[in-house]
Amino acid sequence: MFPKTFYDIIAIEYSEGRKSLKQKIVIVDGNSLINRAYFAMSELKNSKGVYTGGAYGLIKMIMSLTEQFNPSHFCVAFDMKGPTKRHEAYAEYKGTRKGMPEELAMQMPIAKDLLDALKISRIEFQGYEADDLIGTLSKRALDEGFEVNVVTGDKDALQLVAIGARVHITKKGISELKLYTDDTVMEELGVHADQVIDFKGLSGDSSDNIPGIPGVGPKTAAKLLTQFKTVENLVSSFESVENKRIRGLVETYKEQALLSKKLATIMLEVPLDFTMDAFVIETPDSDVVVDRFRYYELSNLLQKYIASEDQHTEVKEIEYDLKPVSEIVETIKKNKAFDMKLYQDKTGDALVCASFCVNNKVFLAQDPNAINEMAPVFKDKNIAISGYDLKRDLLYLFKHDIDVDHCHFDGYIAAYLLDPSRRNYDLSEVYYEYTTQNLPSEEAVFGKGAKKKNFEDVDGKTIHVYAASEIFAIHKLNETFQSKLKASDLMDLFEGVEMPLVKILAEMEYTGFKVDMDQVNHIDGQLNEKLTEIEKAVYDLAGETFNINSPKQLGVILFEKLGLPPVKKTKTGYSTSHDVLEKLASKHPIISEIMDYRIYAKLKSTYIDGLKAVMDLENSRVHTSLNQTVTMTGRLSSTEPNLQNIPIRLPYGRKIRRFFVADEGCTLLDADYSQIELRILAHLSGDKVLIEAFRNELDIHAITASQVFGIDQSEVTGLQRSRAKEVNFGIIYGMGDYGLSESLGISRKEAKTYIENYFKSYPSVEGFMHGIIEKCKEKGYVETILKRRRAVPDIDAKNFMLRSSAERIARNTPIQGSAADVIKLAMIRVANALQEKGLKSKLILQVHDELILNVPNNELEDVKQLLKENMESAIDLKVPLKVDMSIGASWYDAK
DNA sequence: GAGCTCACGC
DNA sequence: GACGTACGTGAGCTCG
Repeated sequence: MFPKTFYDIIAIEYSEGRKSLKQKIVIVDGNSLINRAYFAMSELKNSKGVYTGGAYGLIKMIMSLTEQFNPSHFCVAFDMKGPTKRHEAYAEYKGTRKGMPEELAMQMPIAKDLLDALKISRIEFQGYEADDLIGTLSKRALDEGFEVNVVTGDKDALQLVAIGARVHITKKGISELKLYTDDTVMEELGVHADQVIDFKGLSGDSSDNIPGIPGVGPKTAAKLLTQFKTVENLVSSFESVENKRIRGLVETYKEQALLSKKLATIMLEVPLDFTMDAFVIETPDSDVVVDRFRYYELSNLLQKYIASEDQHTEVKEIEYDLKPVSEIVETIKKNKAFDMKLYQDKTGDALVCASFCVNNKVFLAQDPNAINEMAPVFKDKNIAISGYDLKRDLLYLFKHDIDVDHCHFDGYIAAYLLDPSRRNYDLSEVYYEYTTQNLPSEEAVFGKGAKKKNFEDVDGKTIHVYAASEIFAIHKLNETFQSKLKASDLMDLFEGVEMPLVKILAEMEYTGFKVDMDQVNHIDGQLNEKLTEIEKAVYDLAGETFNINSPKQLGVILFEKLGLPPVKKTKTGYSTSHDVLEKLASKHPIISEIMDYRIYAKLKSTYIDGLKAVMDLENSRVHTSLNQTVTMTGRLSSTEPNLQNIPIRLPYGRKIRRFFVADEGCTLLDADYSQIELRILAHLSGDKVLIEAFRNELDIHAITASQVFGIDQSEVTGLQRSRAKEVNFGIIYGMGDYGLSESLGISRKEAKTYIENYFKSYPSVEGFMHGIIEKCKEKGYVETILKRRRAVPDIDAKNFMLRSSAERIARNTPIQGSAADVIKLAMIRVANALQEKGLKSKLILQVHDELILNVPNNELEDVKQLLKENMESAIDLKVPLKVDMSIGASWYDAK
C-alpha cells in the first residue's frame, strides 16, 4: 500500500485496455494509406471478384496502430470528391494526378464500412482535403493537451511537426513507420519543420502539381531557406541572393513561389464543428466486426482481430497522479454524472478503496475520509450516480450517515432485466459476456480458497489496476446497457421501477427488523427439550441409535430393519419425504415420531440457530439482504436470513413470528394483497366471470367450486371450497391432472374432470393459457404487465419434459412476474408518500404479496390509510386490487 | 466444495 | 406414451 498521508485521490487518465497518463490520439490519412496499401497488394481479390487489397491494408494498419500506440482517441481522415479551396486558388492544383483506379475506388465504401464496424471515427468534409482535416484536428488536440500522432504516406504532413505533432511517415509500402522530429526533418530536407511549407513553395511538388520555382530543387531550396528563413523574406530581399541565375529565377517566379507556399500549407482552421469526445475509442461490437470480416472474406484480419481481443484485455500497469479530493468533487459537479464502486472490508464497516469514473477519467481513493468529503455530490439531486450493484454502495454510505438522493444507472440491474435467467451477475462475467474482454480476474488478484487475500493485503499497484479496470469496465458496460435496454423495450421498467427500488431496498436492509431475543431463547429451550424427548422415543422404537437427519440411515432403519414398504425411491436410495412418511404413518408408531422430529429440527436449525448466526447482537436486529437480481420472474429474494419463509402454517412454527417485533413506541403494520395472482389472471385473460367475481368482491374459491362441481354456490361445502382453492393454485402454476390428483389425493380421472370443468367455466383463461404459449413460441420469451421479460428457450424442445416445463414457465411467469411488478410499484409509491409527508414510518420487509412497516404509534392512522391507498392504486387493472391489513406488536400478532 | 434431499414460505 | 405445480433459501448429509 502507498502511504495514505501522501494523497487523497489517485487520478488516472485511463484508456481502454491499458494506461496512459496523457490522452493520446492517432490521426490517419485514410486516402494516403489506402493508396499505398492498394499498390502494395493490388492483386488481392475475394471469391466474388471484389478487390480488397487496399481496404485490407488500411484496416490492418489501423489495427496495428491501435495496438502499437494504444491511444485513447482515433480518427481517420478522408478526402472528398470535388474541388477544394486549393483549386479555387490554383486551377491546375493536382492537375497531373490521375483519378483513383476503379479497383481502388470500389474499396472505399468497404474500408469505411469496416471502420464503422470497428467503431473508429472518420472525418471528411466537402471542399477540404484530408491533410487540412488532419491539421485542424491536430491543432485542436494539441491545444487540449493531447499527444498527437499523425500517420500518413505523404511528406507534406511533416509541417505538422512544427506545431508539435508526432508525424509518422510510412516506409516501404505501409509496413514500417518513421517518426519525424525537427532533427530528422532537418536531416532529410535540410530545413526545420516550420520551413517545410517554404521548402515546398520553392522546390514545388510534382505529384500535387505545385509549381514552386522552376529550376530550384530541394538542395537549392534548403540552401536559400537557411539564409532567408522564409519565402516571404526571400522574395522581398531577392537582391541578396548570391547566385545570379537563382536570383533571376526568384525574381521571375516570386508570385508563383508565394502561391506554391500557400498551396502547400495545411490548414489548421477548417470550420469544423466537433469535440474531441467524438474520437474516443469505443469497444466495437465483436459480432458485427466478425460478421463484416467474414462478409468481405478478410480472414487474416478476422484472425488478427480475434487474437487481439484475447490479449488487450488486461491492464498491465497504470501511472497515477495524486490529487486532492476537492478536485474530484469539482470534476463531478461540473460533469453532473459519475460512476462509482466502493470496496468494503469483510465487515462492511470500513472502506478499503473507492473508485470513480468521471468523463472517462478514473479516480481511486484509498482514504475513507475522501468519501465523507464527497457527501455533497451524493445528495445533489442534479448529479447522476451510476455503478454496479449500487445497493451495496448505498449500504456503506447509509452506515456512515451519508445521504444519497437517487441512483441513476446500475449495470447490475440492467444485466438482470436483459436476462433474468443468469445464475450470477458478477461484473467480470457480465463484462466478458457483453464485450468479450477479460477483466483482471479476481483469482489472479486475490488468489482463491483458504489463501484468498483481503483487498487491503494485495500490493498497491495490483490493486489499483484491478480497481481502475473495474470502474472503467462499469462505465463502458453501462453505456452498452443503455442501448440494449432501449432495444428490448425495458427502459420504462428500468427507470420507473427497478432503479427507484435500489435505494428503497437499501434503506429497508439498513433499517432491519427488531428481534426479541427473550422469545428466541424461550422457544430454543422448548425445542431442545422436545427434540431430546423425541430422539429418545425414536431410538427406543428403532432399537438402536442413528442419525435421524440422515435420509440414508433413516431409510435403512425404516425399510430394512423395520421392514416397512418403500413407497418411493430417489436416485440415491429410499425416499423418506413427508409424503412417503404420511403413507406409512398407520404402519408403525416410529413414523409419527420422525415426522414430529423433522418439524422441530427444522425450526431449531433454520429459524433459531440460523437466525442467531446472522443477528446484529449489539442492537438486536436482523438485516436481511433483499436481492433484486435473483429470481427469474421478477420477485425479490431474501437471504441471511431469509425472512420470506418464516413459518406460518403450523401453529407451533408460527410462534417463530413472535421473534420479530416493532421498535419501542411503534407497531408493526402488515398489509397483504388479497388474491393478487388470481386478480392478475383475471386481468390478463379478460375472463368475464373472474372479473365480475372480483369486481363484486365474491368468494372466488367458492365460485370456482360451484363451477367445477356443477352445484349452486350456497351448496358448496368446506371441502369443495378448499379443493377449488387447490385447483385455482394449480391453474396459476400450470399444473396438470396428475399434479392436481396428487395434491388433492383424488384419482387422475377426477382431477382431469375438475380441470376440464374449470376451463369450461372460465373459457378466456383457457384461451389466455393457449395464447401465451403461442406468443412465447413466436417471440422466444414471455412478458409481464410492465414488459419484464423472461426467455423461455425450451418452448420448442423435442423432449417432453423440457417442453412441458417450458410451457408451465410460460404460463406462470406473466402471472407471478406481474404480481411482482405490482408490489414493486406499490413499494415505490409507499416510500415516496412516506417521504413526502415527512413520516418516520419505514418499510422493513416485503414477502411477495405483503409489505411490513414499522410505524410509530402516533403515525398509525395516517400510515394505515396511506398504505392501503397506495397499494390498491399501484396499477390500474380490469379488476380492483384489494389489500388486507393488520397490526401488532410482533409479526405473530399482526395477523 | 458440489450435489442431493428435505422443509419452510408465497 | 412420455412425465408429472411456479418461484425461492437454507440445513444437513454424503461423496470425492
